[in-house]
Amino acid sequence: MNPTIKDVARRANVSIATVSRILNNLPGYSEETRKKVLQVINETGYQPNAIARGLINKRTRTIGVLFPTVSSMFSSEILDGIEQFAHNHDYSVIVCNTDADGKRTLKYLQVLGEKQVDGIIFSSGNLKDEYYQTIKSMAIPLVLVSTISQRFSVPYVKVDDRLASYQATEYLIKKGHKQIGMISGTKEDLIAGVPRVEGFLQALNDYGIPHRSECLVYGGFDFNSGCKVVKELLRNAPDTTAVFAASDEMAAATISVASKQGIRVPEQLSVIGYDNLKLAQMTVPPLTTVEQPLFEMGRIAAEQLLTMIETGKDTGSRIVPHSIIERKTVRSLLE
Amino acid sequence: MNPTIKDVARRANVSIATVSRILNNLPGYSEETRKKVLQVINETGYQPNAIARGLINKRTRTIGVLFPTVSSMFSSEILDGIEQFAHNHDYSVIVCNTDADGKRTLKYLQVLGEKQVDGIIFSSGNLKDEYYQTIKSMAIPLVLVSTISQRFSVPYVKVDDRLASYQATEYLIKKGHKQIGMISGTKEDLIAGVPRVEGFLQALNDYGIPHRSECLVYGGFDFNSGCKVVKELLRNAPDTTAVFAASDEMAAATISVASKQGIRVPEQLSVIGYDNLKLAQMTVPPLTTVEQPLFEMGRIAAEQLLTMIETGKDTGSRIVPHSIIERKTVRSLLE
DNA sequence: CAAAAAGACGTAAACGTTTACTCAATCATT
DNA sequence: AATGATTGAGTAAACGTTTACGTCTTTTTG
Repeated sequence: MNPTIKDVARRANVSIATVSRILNNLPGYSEETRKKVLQVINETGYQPNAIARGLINKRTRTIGVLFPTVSSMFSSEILDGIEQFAHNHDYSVIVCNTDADGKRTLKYLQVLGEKQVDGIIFSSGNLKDEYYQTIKSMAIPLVLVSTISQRFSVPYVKVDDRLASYQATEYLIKKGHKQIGMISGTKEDLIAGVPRVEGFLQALNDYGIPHRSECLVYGGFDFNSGCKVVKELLRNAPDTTAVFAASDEMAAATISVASKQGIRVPEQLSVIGYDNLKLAQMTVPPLTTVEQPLFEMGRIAAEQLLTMIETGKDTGSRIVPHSIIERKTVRSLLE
Repeated sequence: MNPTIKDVARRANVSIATVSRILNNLPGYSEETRKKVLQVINETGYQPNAIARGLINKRTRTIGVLFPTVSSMFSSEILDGIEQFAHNHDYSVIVCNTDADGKRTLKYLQVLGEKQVDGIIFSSGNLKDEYYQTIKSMAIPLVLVSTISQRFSVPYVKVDDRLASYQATEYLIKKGHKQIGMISGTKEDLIAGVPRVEGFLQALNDYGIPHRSECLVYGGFDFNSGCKVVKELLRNAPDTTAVFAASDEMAAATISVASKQGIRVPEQLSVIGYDNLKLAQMTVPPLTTVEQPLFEMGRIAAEQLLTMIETGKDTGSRIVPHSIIERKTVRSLLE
């Protein structure tokens, strides 16, 4: 058995209270006994038991993070940011892969509650009422990343999707494109789906470009669904000169499908993506895309959460800056 | 404050022992009181406190997982497998991003120890002596995934790298290639580096193909380092007709660099990767590669770990099957 | 019908900490 | 020299469970 504070106390001829004080460097002991105790700790390899600590402090220095799919490049970059910030502040993170499944999510929330996590980060999914209610009933601080809640006031950190999407479309327009298609994520996605479509439509409208319904197709956000959907677009609107994809995976799918159909990117078809995953550098040609600072978003979300935990104050939401990363998949049609 | 077992007991007019028995469905109460207690639990929304439980049971139902970089596609797929298995068996997983930094790793191990995790999975890195010793001193079950220990007997789950590499090279040879280059991971990597190089060399040797040192270059396993290193290869051995990359990212880098240099894949240059990440489907053309069943490896590692935790028995190591996924980046040179 | 066994609980200790309270000894202050 | 502060400790309760043990009641058994 690993030694406990009692063993240390006994071997150092002091009370456990004194050992505890030394461990937490509170006042109340002489330098001499401090030396002695530290020495015993070294000899025995004593490690405090965080579980016992947690029980009495009602703090576990552990947070929970929920993702629809941990293994996506998207999620894992956010996770990286969260984990790094958390670790630098002596917090651990429990990951939860919800599979966007309500039952599973609820189960996770219950477990996180039972394990007394100090806070929860909910990422890139729809925060359903029941999720919110159970988190609220457990009185655990919550921050959203890459999503928002329409019905509840929950701090979030994300990009302005509508604006980013507007600017991506505008970018295409300013390069002289007029036949612009969009392959969107899921139609029902009120957070990452709808606003991006709105931004797209708004830009077309503002620049007086008529919108044809066959130029807007809906899929998921992943590569395979991107393939399916871009084929549809190319079939129904073969005169498209540029496509705006709602994710880098879908953009990669566009490049892939185009290549298979003998369409050259960017000579015959321009492509702009969304996210700026590492993938965006790896495509041939490298992908022009809207950057979301995913790692940074994770960092900030963790930062927000920790200050909520430690001060009890909600520091509000954060819209983080996006930008367009110009690489090689968009061709200018001007002059 | 959330209700505790005491509150439930009081409101149900029973002792906390009875409530506990009902919660853990042990015998020792009538159906009637059971109903009553369950009802009170429902009314109050009582949740058992896993921390208090952990303190007395000396089990936290939490495991720790260490990765050099969580955000790589490689790690995140393994993590996915681990997490899924763990969750299905009511375990939580704490992720740790070591950055392949010794100090950080040691810190993580200490934290995991203090938090009393029931087991640790160490992934794709070098299990240094000091790591092993600290884990051992804490008496926590340990499983390695995608790595092994040369000095200690620690169960692992991985692919046979040497063989897989041999077969990848053989595959190229059987397609008629004779000028085969390899871009390897880090030279010092005794686990994922050296064996793959050995397999490569062995295959060349067995098929009587002379090896020239400029056909073997070393980098990291990532895309950027792949770019650097493949340029070197192409410069020093311009007659190369096929390259074997030690990772899919490096293979993607090869495709990318080749394209930039006007070299067509697979017409002028064949490439085979290693890992079969999702990335492998996304390249143009889609990448032929050696599959490692990463998700499955994670699953199995978690399974091993849980049985070690629950039975105390070491179930030994697992070599999981690899295979070659034929896509479009290797051309046959035979008539 | 008495004795034994089973059933239905309650009591209290234990898990490993933190911390409020206590107390004696030393020190500074008037 | 008496008083009050300060220092350096120890004692014990508390955190929320589980569980060994005890007790009382009811049922079974020979």
